[in-house]
Amino acid sequence: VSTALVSIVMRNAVGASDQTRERVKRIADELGYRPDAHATLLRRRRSRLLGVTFSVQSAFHGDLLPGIYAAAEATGYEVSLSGWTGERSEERAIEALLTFRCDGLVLLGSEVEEARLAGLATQMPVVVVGRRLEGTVADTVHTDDALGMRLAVDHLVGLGHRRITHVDGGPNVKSRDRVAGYTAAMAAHGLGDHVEIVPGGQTVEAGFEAGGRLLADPGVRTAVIAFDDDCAWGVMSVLETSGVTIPGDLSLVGYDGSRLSRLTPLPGLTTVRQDADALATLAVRRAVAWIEGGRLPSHEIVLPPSLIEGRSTGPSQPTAARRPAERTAARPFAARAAAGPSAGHAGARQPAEREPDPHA
Amino acid sequence: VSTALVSIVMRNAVGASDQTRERVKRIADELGYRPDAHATLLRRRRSRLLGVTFSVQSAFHGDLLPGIYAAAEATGYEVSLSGWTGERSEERAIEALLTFRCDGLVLLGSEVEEARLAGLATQMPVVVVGRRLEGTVADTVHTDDALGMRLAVDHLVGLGHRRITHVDGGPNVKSRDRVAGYTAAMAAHGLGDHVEIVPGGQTVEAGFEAGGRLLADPGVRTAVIAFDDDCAWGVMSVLETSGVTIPGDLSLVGYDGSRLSRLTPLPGLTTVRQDADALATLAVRRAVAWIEGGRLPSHEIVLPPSLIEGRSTGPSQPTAARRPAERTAARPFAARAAAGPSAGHAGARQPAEREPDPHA
DNA sequence: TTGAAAGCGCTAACAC
DNA sequence: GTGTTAGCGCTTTCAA
Repeated sequence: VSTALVSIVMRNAVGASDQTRERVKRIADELGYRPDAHATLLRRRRSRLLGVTFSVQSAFHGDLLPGIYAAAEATGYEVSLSGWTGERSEERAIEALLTFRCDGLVLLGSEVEEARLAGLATQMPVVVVGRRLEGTVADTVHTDDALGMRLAVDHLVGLGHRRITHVDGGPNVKSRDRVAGYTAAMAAHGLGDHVEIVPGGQTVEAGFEAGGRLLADPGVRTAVIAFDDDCAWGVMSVLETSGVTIPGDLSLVGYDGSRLSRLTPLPGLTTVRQDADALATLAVRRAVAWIEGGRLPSHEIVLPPSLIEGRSTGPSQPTAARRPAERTAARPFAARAAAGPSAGHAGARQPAEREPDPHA
Repeated sequence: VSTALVSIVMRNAVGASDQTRERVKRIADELGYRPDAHATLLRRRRSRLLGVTFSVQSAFHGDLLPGIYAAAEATGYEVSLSGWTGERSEERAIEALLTFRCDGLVLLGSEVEEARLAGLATQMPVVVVGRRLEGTVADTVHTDDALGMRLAVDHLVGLGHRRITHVDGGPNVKSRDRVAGYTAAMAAHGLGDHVEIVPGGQTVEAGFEAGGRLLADPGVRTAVIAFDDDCAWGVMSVLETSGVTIPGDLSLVGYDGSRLSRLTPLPGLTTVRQDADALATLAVRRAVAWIEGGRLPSHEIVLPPSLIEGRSTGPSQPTAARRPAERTAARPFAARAAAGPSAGHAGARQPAEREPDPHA
């Protein structure tokens, strides 16, 4: 029995009788034989390998990966994961993938410069997830951040808020987009004069610092929209620790709708949700289509976000907040939520998704 | 200039003059040449590749990965990541790694049977992280769960609690160990009669269900130790949503001390912390040592956990809890914490780590 | 210090 | 339906 025949059998390719097929498989099993992926990948023209970079700390990327794996399997591709951390840069994660001769790259939440993306895209298909690109150097699948911020602002305005501050995500494209969306949405409500942007970031730690800035200049704001859920958590924790109650004294909105924020009623953050499964699936399909049939004419897929109402936002009621005995905030965090939506909860709200009943 | 010489230069091996070394590197850069990892790995006897499996959804695994990458780099190994999800089984993640001819395997939070581990270990070094093994089929690096549960029980007993319930982690070794640790710690305090174990799990969803069970039979318990942080969050959310205040009506302790629970004062979960960096570093060092010098005589490394006091635990005061006007729980979740430790906070507590001051 | 040549385990083209 | 052969891009002797 020749190696070529074994190869045919192991790949389930045509050209072997059912009889030998069975025999080869049986013997391979006995011997614990397993094809060497490196040899296979070295020999094959196409590696059928999809390189995927992600941030190991990001809850949202954790939400994306199941969809990535599922979509890759559905299209017959293997996934080669490369994570970036505080110490291991995204560039390093990408380099590692390049040496593995992936057929294409899917970069989750990439912060790499477009010039670099352009360079990569000359070598192989590149799809960025969760970020808009200025040019068309690579494909991108992301959420409509202008709409997302619009949903957040609409929600707050519907609750009676006018002094709405935005804690941004630092100096990068994604943050700039959300800042622009926030500014536009404020202007649309005639609140252009109340626009206030406080430097933030994309981590809980950055949220801590931003919370400190908010405390240092309390101002007249009644609501805050944070860059993302992590940042919102940091802000929330600093404020509540300092006696500012949420949503009693201040309403707070996050962004991402990561699994944790969706599933955990306790933080119950009101957040702009991105559809992780859809983003992941579309990104993989895009990459595979580009690999197999060349690049498609459209280079951008934009998905609509949705607002998830949590318990971190409530009606703007500066007067009530002065009467400790009755103020909403005088009740425990979660108990407030159990009481259901308060009065004044009828603004320009979007149909929001509901958390599943844990007892259902 | 021959391929052999290029190989020498690219690997920084000895046997080339500084002059050609520089020249080759320059030209390689110009051409964008990059050695093919598959060809390299195919040819080399040792792949210097460490296969690592992890659960993409686990916050704790996200905490382990930076340490894995750092330790691998320090020892000159590449990391090949393979994630498991709800749809992609751990076995499948392992299979993928096997085809890549890794020199060794590091399995984070593995739930694979020991028989399977034994099979793997005959082929290559295998180190399991975060789980005790019955036998010595593979090496393991994990936290002392008996001590961890002991810390949790001691902490609660020190606060005056006696009716302490444990929500377990489902039918697996890790859960059984913690149940045993809990039972032993209770017995050590003469509270053997108050042992109560409620079925739980290792996800927020499982915590939801366990919370429902606790509500269905409120009993006389004043404290709960959950299997892990995720489970604790689920329990906490269901209870607080139903009007049970934490820690006013019930104290709650988690397990893992994942980054999120450490950094976010808001959930402020009291938890048994595992040292993620140490676990990761030791696991990689172990695997590398085994790969390069054969298996070491000791097969188990056990690290001590530490208790992190959050705001989900407080003194047992059933009387105070009946007076809504003054009860601790009548103040917002985080505001309680800002007031500092309450009276009665002087039990058999361990020296606990402190959260860093976000304003520092 | 450099080059020639063999071969890692596989796939693909071809001959039988 | 099966075996033979060449070669993927590299590392590794071994000679020059």
